[in-house]
Amino acid sequence: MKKLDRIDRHLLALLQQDARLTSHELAERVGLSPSPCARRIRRLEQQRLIQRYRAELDRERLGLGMTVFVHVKLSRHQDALVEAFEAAVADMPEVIECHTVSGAFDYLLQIVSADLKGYERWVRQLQTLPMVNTVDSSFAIRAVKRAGALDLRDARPSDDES
Amino acid sequence: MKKLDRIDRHLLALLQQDARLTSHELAERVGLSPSPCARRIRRLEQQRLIQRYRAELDRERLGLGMTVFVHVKLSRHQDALVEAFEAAVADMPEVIECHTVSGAFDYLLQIVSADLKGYERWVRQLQTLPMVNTVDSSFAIRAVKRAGALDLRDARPSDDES
DNA sequence: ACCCATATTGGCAGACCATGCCAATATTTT
DNA sequence: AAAATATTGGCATGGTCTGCCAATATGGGT
Repeated sequence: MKKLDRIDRHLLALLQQDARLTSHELAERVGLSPSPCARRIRRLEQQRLIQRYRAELDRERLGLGMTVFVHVKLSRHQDALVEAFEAAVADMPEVIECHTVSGAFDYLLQIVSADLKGYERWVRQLQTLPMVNTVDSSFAIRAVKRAGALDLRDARPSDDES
Repeated sequence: MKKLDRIDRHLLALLQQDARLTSHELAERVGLSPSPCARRIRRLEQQRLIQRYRAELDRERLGLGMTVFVHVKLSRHQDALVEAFEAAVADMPEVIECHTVSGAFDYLLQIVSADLKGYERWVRQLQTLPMVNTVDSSFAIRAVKRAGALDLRDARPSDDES
């Protein structure tokens, strides 16, 4: 697999900020002509370094201004229960993000809902899962930085298949 | 401001998953013809319900597989210091997300770096800020769900200006 | 129930952008 | 230095978007 050069990194950085830039605009900014520029982008897509393109919506304007970070501990850690928990969580549309984490808790989740009522509905639903032990809610008061772009300075593609 | 109808919600949901769908493809899926479809999308953009379009990169493949959740407490909460902290954090490219939160800590941050060494560099940098009291790191072991789409069932646009 | 005002729709023409090839240039290897 | 390889830049083609039009659907008022 090829190493990323300065231009590839530049393209990724630009597309991270605005996926609607045309090949011509991108070409100007990185100092290339549109053709090789489009080609490099196609390669980045095929290498899956670019996963997908998506529209980013405004939560506040959509009336989905409530963000909650939830720490969860399970009571039993048998494989089947862990998998059931993760599958259930992945299927809940209110769950924007979920990671297993080190430390005092097993999972950290980010929940988005319209209001407290919606959040309570979700928590109730979560509590019905039998392997859930503790649920610790921390409400987001204000977003200082949201959906920041990845810092590509240290990025080096791992050699996977195509 | 107009209320969102079923088609608007459907369009937002589709574009959240794939911003590269053409007007024609979108039109088919929502049961409309391309023209009004494109028009509705333009309106959603002008209303800023669609904030922007961005390319989503693959952290693992880029060699940026380390995600850390960091709880921060400040020692002094004078306005100037709080603002200085937030400005500093917003300017750090390793910081993907930062929220003020309720509970035992003041801030919850998501950090992405290539490896532990990169993370340590960032923590050191953070510790140089004089108003920082405690820094509590929780390493992400595995992502169960990442960048989930917003659930639009309860979405109702807040009446802002255009 | 009717009619009018408004908003939305569907299709078409022109401009824009992306894709696939070509020869030409730069880079690397032997 | 010479050959092989990879990358570049430009052009023609095809697809997509944009701005208008008349036609249809929607909603309000009498």
